[in-house]
Amino acid sequence: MTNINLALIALSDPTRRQIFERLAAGPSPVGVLADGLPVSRPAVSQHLKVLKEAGLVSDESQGTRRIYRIDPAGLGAIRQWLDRFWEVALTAFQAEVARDNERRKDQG
Amino acid sequence: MTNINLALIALSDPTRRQIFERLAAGPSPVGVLADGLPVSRPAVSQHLKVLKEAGLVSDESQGTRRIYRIDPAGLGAIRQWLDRFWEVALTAFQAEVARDNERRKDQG
DNA sequence: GATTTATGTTAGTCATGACTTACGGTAATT
DNA sequence: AATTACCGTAAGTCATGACTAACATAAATC
Repeated sequence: MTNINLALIALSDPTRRQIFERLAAGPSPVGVLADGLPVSRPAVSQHLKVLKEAGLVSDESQGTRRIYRIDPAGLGAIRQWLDRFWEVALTAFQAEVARDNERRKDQG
Repeated sequence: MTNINLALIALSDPTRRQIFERLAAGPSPVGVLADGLPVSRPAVSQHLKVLKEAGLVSDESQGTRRIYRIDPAGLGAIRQWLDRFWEVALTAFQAEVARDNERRKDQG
């Protein structure tokens, strides 16, 4: 299940977002991700766990290494949530403008 | 300045997201928002401050009351960031597939 | 002008989470 | 089979933040 709550929490951390952006450029094992990041390898592992539980990444065992890659489904879920939100906010804004015009018309 | 970092942090909190969704339905003063939420009014004020600094809402004084509404600019910034991200991840995925095909062709 | 209404701010508490070190487990290598 | 490479987990520390209660401020009302 792709939870919007978990996804937003996952992306709110800068380090985790950095990992996610790295994976956007292509799949990678944990150690490679840890090099080039200012945190330890276990920290990266913990971040990847959060990203995985949020449905944003998937993993695959490959010998001793574990390859992580972006899960498009999770990213798509956030986009969908955001789009629906955008639509609601826009229609509410338009309704508000219409109400405002009506009020001014009544007052002359 | 609409900072993606601040925006994502702002939306990662469930209570704050609830406030934001309420405002998506239309502008509202602080007290009205606080009723119908399980937290105190000062808590709502603090959340609104975070949302405002993230560029997600704007406020307007109206007598003793302060009306908050959604700032479309902030929401649009997140959408833009997400779309660009989506594009990068997709092209990287396609490139990976192409590399994989090439590898299989070489091996016969 | 005193009171009421509506809100922002401050101080303090408590829970959460990001991090490191140490350890355990599994697969490849020699 | 011993060693090495790679990774996840556990425990513990420390900073951050969400929350409440108390106080301060500004506008409307009486």
